[in-house]
Amino acid sequence: MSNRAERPRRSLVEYAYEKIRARIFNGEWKPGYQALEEAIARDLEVSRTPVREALIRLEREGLVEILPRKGMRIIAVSAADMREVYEVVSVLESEAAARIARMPPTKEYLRPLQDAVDAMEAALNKNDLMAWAKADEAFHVNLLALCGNSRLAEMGMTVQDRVKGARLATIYDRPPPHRSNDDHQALIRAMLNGDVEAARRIHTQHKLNAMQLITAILEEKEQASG
Amino acid sequence: MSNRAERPRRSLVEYAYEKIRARIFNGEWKPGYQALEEAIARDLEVSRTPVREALIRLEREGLVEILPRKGMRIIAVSAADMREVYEVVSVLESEAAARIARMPPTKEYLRPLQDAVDAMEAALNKNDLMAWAKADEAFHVNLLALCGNSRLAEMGMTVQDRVKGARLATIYDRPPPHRSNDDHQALIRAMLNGDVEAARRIHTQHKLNAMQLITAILEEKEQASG
DNA sequence: GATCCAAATAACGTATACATTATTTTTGAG
DNA sequence: CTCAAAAATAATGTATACGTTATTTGGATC
Repeated sequence: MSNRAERPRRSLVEYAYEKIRARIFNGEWKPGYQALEEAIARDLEVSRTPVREALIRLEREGLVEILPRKGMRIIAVSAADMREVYEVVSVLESEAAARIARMPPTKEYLRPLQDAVDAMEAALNKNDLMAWAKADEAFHVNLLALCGNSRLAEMGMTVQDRVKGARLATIYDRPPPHRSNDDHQALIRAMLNGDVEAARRIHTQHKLNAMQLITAILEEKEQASG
Repeated sequence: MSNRAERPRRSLVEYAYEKIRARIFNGEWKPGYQALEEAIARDLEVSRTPVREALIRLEREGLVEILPRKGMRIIAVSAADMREVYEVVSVLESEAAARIARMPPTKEYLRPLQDAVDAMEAALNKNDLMAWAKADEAFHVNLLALCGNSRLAEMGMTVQDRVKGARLATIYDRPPPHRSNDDHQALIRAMLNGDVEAARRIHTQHKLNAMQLITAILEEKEQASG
């Protein structure tokens, strides 16, 4: 009756990888959480081998660090780290936005983005911040997915993951993101109009605003805790 | 008297990782080259374990692919791939250039870049294309290293590696890169002047030119061979 | 009670053994 | 001779065993 029985064909490495990843993103393993390879292996009911291989992948994605003899630790994102990572996300996504504007796309092509914006709007009206965060992530993931450059998209998503945890952790400390949704709508309009520079500018500024909000909160928390 | 004796403290994973990486970049293992885990392990005189762990890292860097039951294969970069990857390199490095211009830096701070440009100039005068390529790489690596954002730098370097092989492979088919050196010099000037937009523009255009030259050659070769 | 050294422990890094499964080869019927 | 099915093979994916080494513990000395 173990959970592992539910997994039919995937390799145990994939299983371990996804399981650990899920624990990080659902908050079960918070930044700073530390565990030994063997403990994780027991926990997931596999041997150390697939756990190690999964951890190597996660380490290269910047989600965990491997400490010799101390096990693995979930990476904590400081305010300073956040600034760095956000700049990378920003430059990659802004390029994606510019690429899309350059097509330029049809309304239908941008449907996933408009859907995400509508979902955000609805979530805001219901004061459901978790639903908003989910839709916001969908917007930015789709922006990358639609940009037409698969390497850019993949890299952008990997970097997004690095700040996902911190974004979720600060969501209730931020003011309701009404302004943010105006940005999204303006970005869609710029892309539809084929205005490459406006698309790039709007998105860059949008990310900059988000970054400043979040790093301010992180800095406050850093002050408070030590 | 095995080579492994020369390696004092590093782990065997690191050893395998660097050895495989070196084989890729020195051309010993060309794109398309395929080898079984066990063959590599025998070759490097280690067991399969460290080889597997090294291959996982290399796979995530986009240098090799792991084919179930077929072993590992060195990734071949098509002209289309090259366009995608170059766009990512370009956007990351252009941001680095913009960041540096924003400081703005002293002449001394940009010394490594000026040195690289001088080395390229000297190499061109001696018609030593390999020396030129080395100095060119040093220029772009240093541009990232000096930008002040370590995540941006690290990511940029990883992506550079993906096209390094193809750049080396086409070096003798390209016209002597005199124009390229003018670009480098102009970029340094723009950064010293704190002209953020000029720095970004010059570098983006520089990369675009390089990309077009190289993809044209790759396309020719693709036509010729299949 | 503090400090230093040695022994014990624990965790990892690596090697090896084993189970699983895709592929290839062989065999036999038609 | 061709084709299909079964057996053999080969390579991987995973588990386990083992040696090394950092860390911890315990004890003796000051």
